[in-house]
Amino acid sequence: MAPFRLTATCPYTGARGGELITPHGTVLTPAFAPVASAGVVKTLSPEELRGVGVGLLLTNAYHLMLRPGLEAITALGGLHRFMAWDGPIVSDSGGYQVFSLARLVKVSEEGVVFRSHIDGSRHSLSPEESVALQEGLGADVIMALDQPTAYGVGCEEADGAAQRTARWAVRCLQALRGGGELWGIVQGGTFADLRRQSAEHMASLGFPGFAIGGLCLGESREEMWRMVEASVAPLPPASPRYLMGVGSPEELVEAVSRGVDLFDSALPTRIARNGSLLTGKGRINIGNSRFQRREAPVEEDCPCYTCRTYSAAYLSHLFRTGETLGLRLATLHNLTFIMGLMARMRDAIRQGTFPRFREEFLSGYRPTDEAERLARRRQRGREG
RNA sequence: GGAGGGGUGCCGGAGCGGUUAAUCGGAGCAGACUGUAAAUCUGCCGCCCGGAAGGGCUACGUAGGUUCGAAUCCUACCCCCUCCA
Repeated sequence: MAPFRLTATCPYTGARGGELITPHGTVLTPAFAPVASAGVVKTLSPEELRGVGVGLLLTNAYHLMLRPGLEAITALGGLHRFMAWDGPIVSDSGGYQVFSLARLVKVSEEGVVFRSHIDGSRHSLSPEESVALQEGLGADVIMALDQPTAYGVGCEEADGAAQRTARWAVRCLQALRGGGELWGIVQGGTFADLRRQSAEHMASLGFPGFAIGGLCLGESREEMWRMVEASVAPLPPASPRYLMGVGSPEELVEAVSRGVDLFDSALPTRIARNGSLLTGKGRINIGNSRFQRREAPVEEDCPCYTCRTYSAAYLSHLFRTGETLGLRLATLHNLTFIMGLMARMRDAIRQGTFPRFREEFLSGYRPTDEAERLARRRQRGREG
């Protein structure tokens, strides 16, 4: 079994290049997996995903358990066949829903009891059940059930969740039937020492890969990077590191330079559906009036179908009129942007130019940051 | 010609004596979105000054009137709709 192979490292940053080898193909890292919780990247077909360079998808055990259910998927030939995606799939354990659906969830040592967000029915998800479910789906990489904590919880609560995650991790390993690829998840809230402990513990359990969870939930960027650094440090260098739920373009670059190999995030696809488009200079809201008469594409040199074919004005029009084509075109564009960014990072790492790439990208990319903008305006006001 | 009903902010449409610059939609203008309960959510949305708090001005077809006070009551006029002739 050679699930992960390091192929390049950056001497000045922590960035690495590698290959994640799965039964459904090899993924070059650093890699980004679009989120397909319900077995779809919303609005796109597998063919379109391939077309924009997607090689890996993230699905979700909790969502697929509720609909259509494991029995249905098994009867229909497994998840890959069901969703007509023949590439690698990572499946999430449902741990994130412990956080995002907290109101409907009761967590105990045994596991998690959910009230379905769809119809209120009760479902349980223990570490063992989660592993069985994910193995049953046929995902290439499956995640241990974990317990993320909301941003702002105290040390004690974060510690409790991290330790429970650790105990669940052991149970997940023991529940593994097919000897598939099961990765552990580092928790520890916003406490560096807890993060280190959690990572050390996960490393000691011998997982073939490691995820860093529970971040990007409201903490500042500085705080988040401290946590990523604390989480990464104790992990075995030869194993893949997966920063769950991240992220935005600038975050991907920052995280890669800290040694992260794999990402997933709903951000690019979700903001696309809400009319936010990623460009090399930052995000834009395509519905803004300034695009109504713009004949140029969203981004001049973008290779995506949307930019090759349509004006920004047309895309703006589709959003203003609520036409569904707009959702698809925007999603295609954003994923093209992200996949292109990952490819550029891989190239730069291999060619030894990653630090320069990082600087150039970050200096040219202006993330929309409301707080920052407000501060800037206040500053200007004071000066004026 | 007769009998009813109605004219409210960009549009639709509440309100029917004071707590109303006027509920609520839509449109418009901006913002957010990160292991997706999201094609969602939030803010602004008469004019002027202000960063804001707040202040000033103009407003419910038109013109008068009643009243301490009117989008709300009365009168006349102008428009619109329905029915009858």
